[in-house]
Amino acid sequence: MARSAGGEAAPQQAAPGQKAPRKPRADAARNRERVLEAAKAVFSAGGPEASLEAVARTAGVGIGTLYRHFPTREALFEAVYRREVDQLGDLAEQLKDDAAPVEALRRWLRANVELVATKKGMIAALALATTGSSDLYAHTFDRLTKAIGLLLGRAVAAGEIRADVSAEDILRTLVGMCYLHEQPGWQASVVRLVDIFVDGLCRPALTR
Amino acid sequence: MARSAGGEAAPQQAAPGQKAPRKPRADAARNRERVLEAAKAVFSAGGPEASLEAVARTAGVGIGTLYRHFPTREALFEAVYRREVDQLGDLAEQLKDDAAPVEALRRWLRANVELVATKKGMIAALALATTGSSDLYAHTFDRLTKAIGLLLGRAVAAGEIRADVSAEDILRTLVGMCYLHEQPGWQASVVRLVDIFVDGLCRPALTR
DNA sequence: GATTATATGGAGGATCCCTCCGTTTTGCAA
DNA sequence: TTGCAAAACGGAGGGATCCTCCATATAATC
Repeated sequence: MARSAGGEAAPQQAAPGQKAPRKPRADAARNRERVLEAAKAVFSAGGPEASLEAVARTAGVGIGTLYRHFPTREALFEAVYRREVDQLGDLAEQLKDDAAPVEALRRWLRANVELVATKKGMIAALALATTGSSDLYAHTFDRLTKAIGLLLGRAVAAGEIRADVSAEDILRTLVGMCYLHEQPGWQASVVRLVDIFVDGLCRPALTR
Repeated sequence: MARSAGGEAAPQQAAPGQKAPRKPRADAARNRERVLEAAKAVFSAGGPEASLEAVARTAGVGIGTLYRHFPTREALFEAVYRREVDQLGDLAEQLKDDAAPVEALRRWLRANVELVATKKGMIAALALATTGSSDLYAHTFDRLTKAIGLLLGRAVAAGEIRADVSAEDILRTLVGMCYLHEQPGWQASVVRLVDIFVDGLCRPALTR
């Protein structure tokens, strides 16, 4: 399977027990990154059935290299998807410090909508990816829930948003809203819905 | 596999202006039906990437025949999907006369869950199909909404179900519930949710 | 039965999938 | 720096799939 070859600055763990593994090669990491970038572009444009050879070509890498890093098409999907999700997580981290609480949440939600919009072709691919691997699904759910929780908690703590909504509720709402991403004009509609939803969050719970 | 030959009685419209079009050939209709049946089976088992040549083989038909009836993979998906949706519509029609109002609705909803379960492989294919064609989506939404409306209206009229829920609400709920069809044990969970939901429908609206 | 529009099936060129292996690059030690 | 071996690279190639094209077969009509 796809070993997580440390893309980030290699932590350089010294395996205490046995052998000292050689430091991972630089070109390997570089090429892995290139393939991921190319895959994102190619799948976005051509949908999930796009040719893997086209991906390798775009990445400027031999087909063999692609297959060594990602033994199956699904593995490649999964890696691209994980990356995308992680970036959303990072964005939350960033917005937490940058913007006013409610505004931060609003922006993050909009970024999600945008992602669905730009990566039209990817979406179908992702559907396939999540169908295959359920810990990918778990990871996604976890990461996004935490991202929302981060922004939501801050806004609640600041008293700017009602307290009776969970991060899961918001995630589900978002996913549900985007589920209709086939019909024309959906994006404007969803952005509007998101805004309304955020506005609604700002009011205290109605009497019930 | 002896298919009952004449599906619908051919309407035989006489084009008034120009030429009298010849009656469509019987083998064409028969083969088309065979291919659809085979496609359902093959895609269910092998997912959306299954070989079209395998479909043709299963149908006992040449590959050329398959391509004439369905010029693209998507066209085939779409046809299979439409058929499935129409069958759900027909089921509603049937349940309307057969069972007690609430029970009829409950059964129809469960049939939906079952369809998602059995046709696991198909689901991904359908995601692709709906992504491609938006009038397919419209047709689906329309047909299913009407099916629910049929069963719902009867139950409401009989005073067995609260009146402040729309068919769209129910469809959305159902879709949302099935959206999680990746994790293990989802089906039991969704069936339970559906039952609870139907139970809930039977109570009058809570004070608000 | 003859005619003809229509449907059929499968050969075949192009493409894609994925494995295998000889060559090249990189990290490490001397 | 130089040398060496582990690790990564690239792409050839066998097999499978896609989809077109057309000679042949067949149903509908005369």
